[in-house]
Amino acid sequence: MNTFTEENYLKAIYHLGIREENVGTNQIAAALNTKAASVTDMLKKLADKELINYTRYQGVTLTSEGEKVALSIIRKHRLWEYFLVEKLNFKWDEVHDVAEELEHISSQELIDRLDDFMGNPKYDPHGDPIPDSKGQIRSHELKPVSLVGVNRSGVISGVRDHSPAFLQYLDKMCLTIGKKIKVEEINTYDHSLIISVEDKTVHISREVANNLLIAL
Amino acid sequence: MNTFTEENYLKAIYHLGIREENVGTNQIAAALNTKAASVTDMLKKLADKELINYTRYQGVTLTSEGEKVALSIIRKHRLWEYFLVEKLNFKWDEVHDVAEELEHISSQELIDRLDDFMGNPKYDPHGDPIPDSKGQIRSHELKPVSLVGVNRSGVISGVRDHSPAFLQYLDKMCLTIGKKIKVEEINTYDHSLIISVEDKTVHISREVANNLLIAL
DNA sequence: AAAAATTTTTAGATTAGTCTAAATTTTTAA
DNA sequence: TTAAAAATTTAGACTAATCTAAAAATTTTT
Repeated sequence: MNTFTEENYLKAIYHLGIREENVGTNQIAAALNTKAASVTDMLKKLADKELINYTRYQGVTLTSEGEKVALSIIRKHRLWEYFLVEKLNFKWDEVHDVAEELEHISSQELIDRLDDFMGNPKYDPHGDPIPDSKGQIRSHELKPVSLVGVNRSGVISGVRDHSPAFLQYLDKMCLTIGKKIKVEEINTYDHSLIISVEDKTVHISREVANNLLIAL
Repeated sequence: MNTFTEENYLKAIYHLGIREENVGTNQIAAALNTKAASVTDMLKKLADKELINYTRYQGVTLTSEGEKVALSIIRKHRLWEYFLVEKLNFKWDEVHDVAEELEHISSQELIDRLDDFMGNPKYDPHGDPIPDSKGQIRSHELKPVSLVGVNRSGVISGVRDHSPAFLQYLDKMCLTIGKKIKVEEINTYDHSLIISVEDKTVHISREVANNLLIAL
């Protein structure tokens, strides 16, 4: 088994690796709130365990074993988030920190039974896909609202920023997962948008539109 | 907050402290599968934090703060065991190790919501009382079957041995929590007993009778 | 109450994860 | 294509928790 800390490194490398091939030491340090020197030490350890491919100064990628571990942590994180929201009535902006702890509970049996108990959900409360027990993960073809044109509509299906501040803002604007929206107007000066949700019309900044994902 | 390890020490001291006033270093070492020298180091740390009363060579007791922490761990352990059995259909002999991990999840909010979700159970699957959110714990007036006389009857309400082997044996004999039993006969040679459960009659050893607790 | 046995503590190492500061390598830019 | 900047690694140290072996205190036995 891997330690709590090793699991966090693998998860961070997985998330950073989605956007670019080789992940750098400083990026990992920033993601984990630690220092580059500490990251280097851990990368050596993970490379010894054959969980990552690492050559000095060149950044890292996960091996398939490393990816398997990362996906199992992500599966646990997202299933626990679903549990917290759907069964214990937490709000979507309150679950992240608790799930960060729960994701390290090791029992595979536990997580599979939890999955069944909840009816095998496919997406977590933020719209992120939940890997299945074999580590298969659906790829989500979502677009930021900022990139769809005027008069196009779609269903809110995910967020890029998971911070409580952003999620609370979305709640206040009624921009929650599952809502159908339509882009009514795009301001050419500051790229802010006017969109309609149900029968309301709301004004959102470019930054918000960048972090709000819809399925067309 | 306290570390995972500190919490385990406090819990062990609490459990050992039920039977005798001052708990010794070796007893703690045995309970935690560690060495006496390691225990001494930790006792100094816990004493510095004012979680235990400790004088060299004299053993320890919990301070009221230490007891509060221990009871909160025990509350979490027992609520998670209840969840695993009642919601996820684990058997009573399968839940201990998973609960040992879950009990260290720190969120108070989580555990209180879990408690409400399950309808505020009073006893865990082994019949042990669950402390409430203020740390109040019911004291259980139970007797081992070995100490009740012939022809007395009562309801199985707890166990002294929580090992999977013992619990599986009880399952096989239908001696589970809530069953009403009656002591029919006591063998004066080896102190084994014949007891009736529902409409069956079963023969149990003195050792089993010692570890099976009933409410009269 | 002294000797023997047991329990507990101290001393000194070890491992995992972290840090700062200095050195090295790679990348960028003049 | 060399100098400057940025990224990364190494060196050396620290903390938490553990260990073994030896020393000290306590308890038991005679």
